[in-house]
Amino acid sequence: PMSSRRRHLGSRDNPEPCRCLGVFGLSLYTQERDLKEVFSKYGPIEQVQVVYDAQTGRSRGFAFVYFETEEDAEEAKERCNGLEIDGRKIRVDYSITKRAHTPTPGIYMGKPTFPRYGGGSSNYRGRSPSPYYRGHRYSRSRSRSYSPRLEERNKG
DNA sequence: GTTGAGCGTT
Repeated sequence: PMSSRRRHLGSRDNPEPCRCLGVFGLSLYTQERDLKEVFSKYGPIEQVQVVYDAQTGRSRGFAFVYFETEEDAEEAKERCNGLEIDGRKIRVDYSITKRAHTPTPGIYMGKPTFPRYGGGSSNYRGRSPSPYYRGHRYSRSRSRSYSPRLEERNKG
């Protein structure tokens, strides 16, 4: 007789409350520091982990935010869920996964979530798959997407 | 400066 409402949490439909939040639907240009500025408004954050693609080096469109307290994570989840960053509607929930998997040797065993260059397009044959592979200019200070001063720049 | 469903392997 199970009269309690205890659900077997663990699925992504019913994530159990934890200090780790999963942020999905991110823009490819939203970086950790952007998320930290947003989420840190609701509590101290341990770490922000944006998941990057091991092949292209770009963001996979989701990240994980570690709060120090579970209550802050809950508030941030409610607050930031549906928030728009870089023109993208983000979705925030408790992370169903704990952390990154074991640092297995070899290559990325996950599924590619983004079309790669040189796969079917003959236009990119011989070209670099990503700026990481060449000495392309890759500024770290590209965080000009989420900045309040941008809004002031647009107004005239 | 690419859509986009999506839970992570630095």
